[in-house]
Amino acid sequence: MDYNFTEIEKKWQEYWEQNQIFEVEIDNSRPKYYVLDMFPYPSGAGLHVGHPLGYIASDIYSRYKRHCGFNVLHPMGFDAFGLPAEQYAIQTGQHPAITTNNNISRYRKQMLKIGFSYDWSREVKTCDPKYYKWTQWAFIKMFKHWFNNKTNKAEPIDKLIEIFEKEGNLNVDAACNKCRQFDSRQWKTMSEKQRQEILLHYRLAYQAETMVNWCPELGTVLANDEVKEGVSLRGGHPVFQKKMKQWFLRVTAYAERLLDGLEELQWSESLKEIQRNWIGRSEGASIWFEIAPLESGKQIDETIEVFTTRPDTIFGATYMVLAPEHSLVEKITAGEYKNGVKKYIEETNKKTERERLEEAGSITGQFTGAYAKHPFSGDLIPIWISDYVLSDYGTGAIMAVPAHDSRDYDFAKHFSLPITEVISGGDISEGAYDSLEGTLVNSNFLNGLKVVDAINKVISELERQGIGEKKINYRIRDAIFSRQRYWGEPFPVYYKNDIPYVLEEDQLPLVLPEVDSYQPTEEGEPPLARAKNWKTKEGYPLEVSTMPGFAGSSAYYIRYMDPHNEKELVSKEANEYWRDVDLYIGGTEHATGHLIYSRFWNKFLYDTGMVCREEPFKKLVNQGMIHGRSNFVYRIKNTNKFVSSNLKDKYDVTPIHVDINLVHNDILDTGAFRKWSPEYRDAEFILEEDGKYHCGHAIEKMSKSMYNVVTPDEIIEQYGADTLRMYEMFLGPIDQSKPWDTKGIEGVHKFLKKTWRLFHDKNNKPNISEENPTEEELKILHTAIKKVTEDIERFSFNTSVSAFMICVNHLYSLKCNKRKILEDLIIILSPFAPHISEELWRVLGKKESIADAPFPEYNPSYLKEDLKKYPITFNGKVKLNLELPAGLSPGEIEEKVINDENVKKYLGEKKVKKVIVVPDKIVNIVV
RNA sequence: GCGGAUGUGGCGGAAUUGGUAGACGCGUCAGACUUAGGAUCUGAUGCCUCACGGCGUGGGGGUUCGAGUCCCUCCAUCCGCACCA
Repeated sequence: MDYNFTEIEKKWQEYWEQNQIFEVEIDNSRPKYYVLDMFPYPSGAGLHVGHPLGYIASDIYSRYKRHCGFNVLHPMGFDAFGLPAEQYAIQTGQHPAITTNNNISRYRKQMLKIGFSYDWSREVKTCDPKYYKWTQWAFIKMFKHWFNNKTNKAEPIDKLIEIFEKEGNLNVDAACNKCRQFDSRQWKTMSEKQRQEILLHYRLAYQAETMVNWCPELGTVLANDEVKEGVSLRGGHPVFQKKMKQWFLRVTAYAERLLDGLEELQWSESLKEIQRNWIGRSEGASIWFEIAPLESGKQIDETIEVFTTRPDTIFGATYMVLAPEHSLVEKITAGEYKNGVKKYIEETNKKTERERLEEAGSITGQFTGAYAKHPFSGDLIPIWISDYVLSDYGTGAIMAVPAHDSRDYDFAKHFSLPITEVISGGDISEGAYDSLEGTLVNSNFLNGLKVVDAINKVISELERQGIGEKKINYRIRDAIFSRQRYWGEPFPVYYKNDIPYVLEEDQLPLVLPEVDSYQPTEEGEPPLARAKNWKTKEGYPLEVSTMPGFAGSSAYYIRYMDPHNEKELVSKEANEYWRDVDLYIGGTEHATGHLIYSRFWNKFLYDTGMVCREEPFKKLVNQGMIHGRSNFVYRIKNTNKFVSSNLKDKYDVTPIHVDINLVHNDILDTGAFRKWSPEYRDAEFILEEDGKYHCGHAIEKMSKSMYNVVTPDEIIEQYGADTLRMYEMFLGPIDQSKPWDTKGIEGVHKFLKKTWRLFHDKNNKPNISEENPTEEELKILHTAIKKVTEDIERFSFNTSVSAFMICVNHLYSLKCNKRKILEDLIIILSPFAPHISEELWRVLGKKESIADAPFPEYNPSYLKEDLKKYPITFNGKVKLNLELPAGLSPGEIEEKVINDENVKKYLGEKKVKKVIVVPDKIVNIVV
């Protein structure tokens, strides 16, 4: 074999490692560039060919930036805590650390073989106590901070205590849980426990009892982004709403900043849109409804707060609805309705999230027997409960305006509640009219106003009377931060008097203890409750929940800057040098989870002065998925006969996935198929005219069960890592999903072989000419330099691969082996195919790694042409081509074209109406 | 329902700003060299048509000398959100 990729790749991978070529240090003489991959969760199945797509792209970009003189930080690590390893531990009893470490070493081995330019000395593992020390540390910091809405940032809780001591919380505007008001005198008379309870309402990491997503199957609560369509993202288990005490991160405090911060980021519009949706900002008003004296005559002095985006329709509010979980429900329910309400709440609680979603649209509800007072008219409006009002959006209560909201309309029709039109323009006998077009009617002081004006007027009136205010509401919820699981970071929290306190920083890391089983205890406590001596030195019990998966991944990009620092998360020096991630590559699946949490986490660290950039990821590229290409055989039902794809319609068949390794170009190796599984040993085949069995195919997810998994390892063995890298890029645009089809790989492999042959003679001996290149050769080279440079800059790696092919094909046909051409060629190729480039670099006699060779700049003067080929079109249709000298004026071109013999021939009798000349491009003759 | 993306040969895709649609590669066909080919090399290859020529970028309409690219409209697929008040 001429091009012995196996030997070459091994050689240079060892060279890079031994010479620490890709280990980087702070170097103030060079500009930094930080390229980051979303670090993987190492699953048991290993990497398939789809996983490294983004890593290859980022590696190309990293190597390119390095050629351009940047000091490139390009690290890799592992998101190592998580459910799969723990589920496996529950099944087998094997400690999840063992599974995880095995998987990590397999992943690392697979990645090393692809030849990435990672600085492995900076590798982090989230399950390593040296690493999670800083996750726990950040939690403590959040616990010790609150969010001041006035300054719009996090501030130390000590400052808040000072304020409380001086003036209570009367003037404090904080992002906090509902909290009663108190003055300094009251604060001073409070017990330690009472004070701590109040402070918990303000902390950025806080504990609270609210409705959470409870997944019994996994035995844990889940964050909103871990639940999709009412089932857990991992495993697809049903999820219930349950009231529980849990840890939260006050992400909502940063809602506005998370939204505003998106503007400046170079992320795809769709990703930003997903985040905007998730944050879900809506403008409207808060309105406080008084509760009318109950039937019993009892007066409840609490008000029902509702949020509405349409305060203009307030005179159309004919009833109110509370979420069944609303805290006032019990208090206001009148005696005769108590049973009905109780029953309704029980039924709601029984439903899983999924059932609730599925039943959306079916109308259920229950009257409480209580009435609220309309804030302007004073009319009594009945208060209902219904699960169409969600407890965790807005205030969990609405004013229902059936005439102008379709859900309220349906509800009102169903329960025969009054419908009052307040915006003209619709027909409320037909349905709700929710348009913003129209004029206010039946609305007292709003009559005659347009909707927008009415909104403004009613808000100022609400504020004037002190019964409501302008309000911006967010859909985003605080992140549930505790999991009733074993394999995660322990909370640095202990309990005294049932009040949580955090450990001192010098007691970190709080190491995950050993347990005898990974199951919950018999009392339903999390696995950590099994740990012996799980308490502080003083004997206080430690928290038994652990942190969720996103905890460890929220600041890992910061840790890479200074991964071995035992004193700080990151030194000031390292942080100020590396600053932020310039390029972040990963999948869209993290759009609402990781990418929101890390932005939140980073903003918090920014507020406290611990990092210097407010947004962590300047530019983000989402790589598309690579799907598998499956093959099918068609078994005739109830037989062991298999019919070829094109004949299958004549029979009643069952398609069966067949291992793609038994199939070449969709032709089944029938012998191998018989050996594949005993049940097919006696299989018979109905072949096509060509005597072959043709398989069907489909593009599907790559998965073991579909027998369509292709691993990087098998590709590397057969073609080498450089071929794998180039082929992955060649498949198509990085951000699009595309199918993997191994058979196409020959093209890029041939290209690399051809490149090799440019440098070698027939006997595979290096053969480089010192002659000066011709103009033609320079033009070929510089066309490629220009194209590849531009393509890399805009992440169009597929087109740069074809540029290389064109260039090498050209040079090959000219038998060009001139040093002055090949040197530059091999540098621009090296980010894509680093091993062969490093090898051919030595063939050119170089002693140092190609990784530091300066990237060649293209010289426009080599691209100039003396003759330009002009397509001549008639009414826009190309009829012929003319070669004209470059640099002619449009007038001269027109003259030459009109007088050209061939053009005249085409014209014949037709008259020329107009000639359009686009210099260097085209000539259009209008006839 | 709302929001976003995508739609180009048999296949993956190219055409960066309105200027020769189908680059590059796979596959297919033909040929060369071969004992052989799932090796290598050369050539052809959008569709219809014997040809002249015509038709072609999801469908329909428009702007323009000229549209894959811009505008309107419809359709399909994928993704995100969804009883969000």
